[in-house]
Amino acid sequence: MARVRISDVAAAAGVSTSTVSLVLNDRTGARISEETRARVREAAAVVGYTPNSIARGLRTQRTRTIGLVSDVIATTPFAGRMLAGAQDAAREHGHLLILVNTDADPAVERDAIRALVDHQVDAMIFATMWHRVVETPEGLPDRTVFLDCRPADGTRPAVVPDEVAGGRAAVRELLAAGHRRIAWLDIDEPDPPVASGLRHQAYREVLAEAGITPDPAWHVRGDGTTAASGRAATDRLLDLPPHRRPTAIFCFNDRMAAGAYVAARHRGLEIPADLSVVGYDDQQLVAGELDPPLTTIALPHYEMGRWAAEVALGAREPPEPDQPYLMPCPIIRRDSVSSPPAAAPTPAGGEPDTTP
Amino acid sequence: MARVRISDVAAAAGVSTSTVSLVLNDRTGARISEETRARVREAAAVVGYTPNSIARGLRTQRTRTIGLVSDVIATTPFAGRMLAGAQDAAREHGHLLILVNTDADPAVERDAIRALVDHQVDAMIFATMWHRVVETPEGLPDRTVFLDCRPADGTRPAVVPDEVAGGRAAVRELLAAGHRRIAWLDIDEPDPPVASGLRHQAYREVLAEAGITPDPAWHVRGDGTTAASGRAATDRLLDLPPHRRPTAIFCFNDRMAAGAYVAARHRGLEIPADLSVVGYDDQQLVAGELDPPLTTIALPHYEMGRWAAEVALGAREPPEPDQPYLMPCPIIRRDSVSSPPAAAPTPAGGEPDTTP
DNA sequence: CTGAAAGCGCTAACAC
DNA sequence: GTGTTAGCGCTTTCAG
Repeated sequence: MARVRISDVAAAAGVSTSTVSLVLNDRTGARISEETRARVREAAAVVGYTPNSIARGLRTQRTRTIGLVSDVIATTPFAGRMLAGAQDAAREHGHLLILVNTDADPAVERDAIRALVDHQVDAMIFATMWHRVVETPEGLPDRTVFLDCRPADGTRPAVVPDEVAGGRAAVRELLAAGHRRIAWLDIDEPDPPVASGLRHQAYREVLAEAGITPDPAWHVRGDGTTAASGRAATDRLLDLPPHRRPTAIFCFNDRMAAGAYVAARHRGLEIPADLSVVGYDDQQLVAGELDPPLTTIALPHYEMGRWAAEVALGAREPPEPDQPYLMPCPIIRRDSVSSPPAAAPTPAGGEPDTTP
Repeated sequence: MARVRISDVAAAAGVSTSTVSLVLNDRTGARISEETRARVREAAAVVGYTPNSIARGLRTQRTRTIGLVSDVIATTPFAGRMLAGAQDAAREHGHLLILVNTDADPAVERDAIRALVDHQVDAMIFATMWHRVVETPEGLPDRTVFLDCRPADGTRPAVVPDEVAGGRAAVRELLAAGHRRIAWLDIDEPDPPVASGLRHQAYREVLAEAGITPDPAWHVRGDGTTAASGRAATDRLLDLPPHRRPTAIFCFNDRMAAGAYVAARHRGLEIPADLSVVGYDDQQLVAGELDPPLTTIALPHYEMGRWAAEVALGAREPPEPDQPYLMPCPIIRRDSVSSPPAAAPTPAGGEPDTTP
């Protein structure tokens, strides 16, 4: 059974193909009698006609597709949520999403961009798995938006998580619970992700606003990919003499927070009674399954994916052309934060102190 | 800067567009002199010509795209790996992957299939997130392959995990370590996934081959989505009187295995010394992070995605047309299996017993 | 109010 | 060996 073409509909309705096209595309301007309109629609339904997008695309120069090239689409659930957001928005606007993941191979990336351009995608999204600054690749069409990364030359719309606001919310949560000695369990990489610097900045700012000068020993690091590294770093924190030992830890990610749990448990410390912990990422499998469930900051991947697709399709204006849009990272309150233990009382009174 | 067309190359090389087409598509048959070939290629490179895929698609009726419709692409890392496999295979064959996820909404699914057909995809992959049997949706092209699901009317190629072989490997691992009292921590759902029945079958068969009749009390269930449910089910197992209490558990998934760890720990039981555990799924965040790391059976999502794309593109023959291809589930050996505790010795001798 | 005709950019018969 | 021509299926002036 061959595909049914517009000429089949025309024949069935006893009109020309142009009339069919006009009717089916609801072109006002061309006044077609209500009667023929009905006849055409009926005929189209009867023969089961749907337009060939390729032919239409060739004619109109719009394909109703949007290309998404990303470095690593697999492995992490985050990627999936960005995709889902972009894909949902695309669908709502009658567009299809063409996906390429490049494994960060520049040759593959170049080919992918070219293939997508050759396929006449109406817009493009350039995504990375981790928030970072990228060189703008060659050949990207004007209608490109950057997702979870920022082009070094800020010429195109971009959306990234608002790491600073997220970090502030995390530290404030701890402060509000009464903690004064708050550690920052950072990620340790030769080329630290931009999230690290931004969250650290948030940490320092919020503590400063509370009149706290953090003890340098409170800044520890783990490799970020294993809970074990978080455990080791936490051990270093808990080895501090009592008056310097933190009562709360803000962790770069949930996996290292899981390690903090292990370290605490091995010393007979209860979370949150003896040690409060806040993570980052809201990785369901980790944060939700920890005992007690982890309070953490969520990365807004779905929302960012949506935003990118909507901007790419012109359905939403990027607020500031040169600045990346900062998507809020909501705090997810669970059960890993409480007031500090009585054994390590906070200084009396509501006034900030300046103890290092 | 407008796109460069084939006529631009033709003009630059001083030949006709057909010659350019012939050369660039390496059409043998038409004998073009080596000299003009070189001139054409040179001209194409100079003006930076790449063919417009839409125009070519209209003419050739092949778009070099493959459509992938799936119920839930997001949330789980598994989905990502299927996608990655399909996408890698597509790319290797010069094809682009067009992705739609339907959230299992039949209306969306119908629209998606139609949109993909209208876009003239060369082939289609119909994927589900969990191994299941599906009604064949309307409108799927002949070149469709089912991924991680089996059409009720087995008319098209399909690939699913070899759950039975995976289950057998899991139980054999435990048997080989010397266990005789092996529990099956099943998933409890109104409409149990096909994996449940298949793995249970494997469990019974392997035990039967070893001459073991499982105690009905060894078959427990949890909701499958939380570690807590695994913990509760394991508690029921550990509450059994010593001579009936299992020394090993085969868990439907890694998350419930994590719950088994919790249950054991709360009774002061060491894993694997006091209780051996094998999971299923090889969910990195869970299996790899548990203490000790969990021995489990991996779901071959990447490989299945690859297989589906290769079959869809005709690059690989589906072995049996009416049977789904069973993709092996490799066992991932980590540290959660050892011989049973001396306190609960296995019956002496190598002979199987038949104690219920 | 509707139909005829042109053309999107390419490939593939068929001439020359 | 290479150029001419005719569409692929659709939309869109422009006539009538």
